[in-house]
This record gives sequence, C-alpha cells and structure tokens, in this order.
Amino acid sequence: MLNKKLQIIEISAKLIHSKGYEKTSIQDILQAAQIGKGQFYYYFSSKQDLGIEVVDYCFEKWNQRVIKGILESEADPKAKIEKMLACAIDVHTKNGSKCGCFFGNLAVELSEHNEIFREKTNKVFESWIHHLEIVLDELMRQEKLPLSCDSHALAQSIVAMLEGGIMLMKNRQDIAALITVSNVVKKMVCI
Amino acid sequence: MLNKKLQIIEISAKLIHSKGYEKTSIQDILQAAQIGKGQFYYYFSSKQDLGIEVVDYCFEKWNQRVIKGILESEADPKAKIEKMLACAIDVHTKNGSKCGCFFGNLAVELSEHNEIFREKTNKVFESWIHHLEIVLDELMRQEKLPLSCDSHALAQSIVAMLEGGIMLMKNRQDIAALITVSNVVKKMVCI
DNA sequence: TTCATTTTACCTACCGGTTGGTACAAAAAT
DNA sequence: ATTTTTGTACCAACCGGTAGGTAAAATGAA
Repeated sequence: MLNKKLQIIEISAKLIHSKGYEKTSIQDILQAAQIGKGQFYYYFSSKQDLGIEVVDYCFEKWNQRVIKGILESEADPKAKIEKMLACAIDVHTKNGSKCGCFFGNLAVELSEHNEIFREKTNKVFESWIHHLEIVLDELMRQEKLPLSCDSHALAQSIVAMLEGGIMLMKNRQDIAALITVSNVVKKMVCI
Repeated sequence: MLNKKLQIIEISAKLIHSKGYEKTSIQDILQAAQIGKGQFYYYFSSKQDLGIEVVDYCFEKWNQRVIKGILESEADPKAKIEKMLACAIDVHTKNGSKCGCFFGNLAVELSEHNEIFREKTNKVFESWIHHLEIVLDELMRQEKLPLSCDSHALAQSIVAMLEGGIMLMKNRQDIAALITVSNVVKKMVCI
C-alpha cells in the first residue's frame, strides 16, 4: 500500500521540521506513525533514504505552492510578491512561529557535513531566487525601484532577508519579527 | 588551572560551531582537547553546563569585537556599518564559508526545544539590532535614507539579511553569497 | 476450481556501537 | 597530610540497522 508510505513521509516531515534530522530517531517515527520497524525498513532502505524522500516530497509541495502557484502565475508582479510574503507569514503563523523554515533548518544543520542534503536544500533556494528574479525584472520594467542594483542580487537579498527573518522569528518565538522584515521588503520593491 | 578550562571552552566552541551542539559528543571534546573524562566533569557539571559557558564566552568575544569595537566606537556611522560588514565577510572567509554563524546555527538547532539556549542566542540578536539601530539613527540625522522606515525595523531587517546571507553562503559554500547581500545592505544605507 | 508456490507486508527480538554521566582510586600539588 | 586534579572502568539508555519469522495476498498449474 503506497498510501502508507506517503503517510510515513508526511509524519516524518513534521518530526524532522520540528526536531531536526539527526534528533529525529527512527523510534520517534515508528511511534508517531504507529508502525513497526519491519514496516519502516520495508519502505525505506535507511534513515538517510527516508530523509531524502521527505526532502523531495516537501520540495515538490513547496514548488507547487510558491513557484507554480504564485511566482509563475499570471498575476501582476507586485501582487505576486505580496502573495509570496503573505504565504510565508501564513505558514509560520500556523506553525506557531517557533519551528522555522523546513529547508533553512536542514541547510543549517546538515550542509557542512552532508553533501546530498546540502545540494537538495541549495536547489530550493536557487530556484526561489531564480523565479523571484524574473518577477523583479517584470516589476522593474513597469516601475523604477529605489534600489539601483541588479535583479539577481536583489532577489538573493530578499530571500536572505526572509530566511533571516524566519530565523529571528523562531528565535524570538514571535511572528512579528517576520512581519517586520516582510514590510521592509515591500518598501524595497515599492509596494 | 583555569587556563585549561578556557582551552576546553575554546576547543568546544569550534566543535559546536562546526558540528552543532547535539552532534558534538563529549567524546569528541575529550579527544580534541586531549583530556580524560574526569577532568571534563571536574570543570563542568554537565554537557549543558559546558554549552552555556561556551555560548557566554563566544557572546563576550563577539560583544567586544562587534558591539564595543565597531558599533559603539567613535567612528562615522557609515564607517561603522562598513566595518561591521567587512568584519562579517572577514570572519566567514577565514572559516572557509561553510560553517555559518555560531549563534544563528544554535538558534536554529535549539531554540524550539531548549529555553536556556533560546534566550542566550536571542540576547545576541537583540543586542546587535539595538546597537545597529542607534547607528542608523545617527546616519539618518546626517543623511536621508532611500527607504523611509523606522530605524528599528531597518536594523532588524539588516540583521536578518546578513543572517540569511550567511545561511545561503553556508548552503552554497561560497562567500560570494554573503558579499552580494552585504553590497545590497550598503546600497540600502547609501554607502 | 483447487491446491501449491511465491511475493508482499509487517512484527519482534536482537545486534554492536555510542551516548551522557558516575564512582573511585591514583596522582599531583599545596 | 590534605585538598585538588585527573585517568580508568563502568553504567543504563539509546542509536541505526539486521535476522528471522509470520500472515495474508497474489500467482500459477492441475
């Protein structure tokens, strides 16, 4: 039953998001998913194998929601950026402002010592920056921005600002930190 | 010998910075510091006790260098911000662009589940934002900034940008990511 | 259809290794 | 002689992973 496997992945994603990859033990997953060890190792060959499937699954979900659903949609560039910011605030409000960014957490935890996870998280941010850059180009064509810098540097800085803002939010356990930087982003792009 | 204790703290700081708090085992520390377990537990009552002393030590070092040495110095506000950015780039260049921010890493790893470390890392960022805000106020008095927003929001956003930039740098293992956002920060404050 | 065989799906018990931490004696310094 | 310092042996708990077995379902031959 492939449904069961997906359920294990979704439960593992929540645990890894909250506790981190290394601190999430297989025992934690077995207990949360109410399964035995045999079932786990029937679907996944190792903990790392599960981790990779979890990251791929979350990337796909995020890609559908943010890239396809917002940045590549047929809306006005200003509206796209506003939607993107609102989406981030919405997600982290629902998470109680305390577990941070799934990909950012993994990038910080693993990228120095695990090349596979480093590449996977890196692709998320590269994709985000790339698609945001395209939207910024659209925006620049219809309006002059106060900051005269190339769109790639600006896109990268906005992503950095949001990721840093999410980190401050997690550290302070207060969504206000993210809202504050979100508003500064809006001013940077004249919204 | 208090010198030995300090040496253990410094070695532990490097290990924790690179591997994270949880993944740094006491065995790792014993091996790196060439000491026995008895000596370790003579100086520290527990791993968390060591961790607290390490964070306090690093906070003091960082405070001397960045807060006292740069942001509270008698220089021009523009020069202070430039020094601060150059300092960050210098530190992470020396670290090979791959271990990230000591406090940011700990904030991401621990702040959801360990209140003591959460408060300690939070104080670092609050202090940083506070002192940067004062410098931005100085700057605003002598020059109009392109972004019309209150200095606290701007200070918080700049810290977020740098922390996010450091994360992207770590994830990409390339100092260029931090340099890019650093240059955008300069443009935001008219340097 | 019926029976034998294989495959799928899953569980329990256990493995070697590592974790943070303790007990205690030996050694060194005072 | 006594206090400070340090090495060694050990502990229970936990880690990821494996071995070996079981029950059900799918498959094939008669």
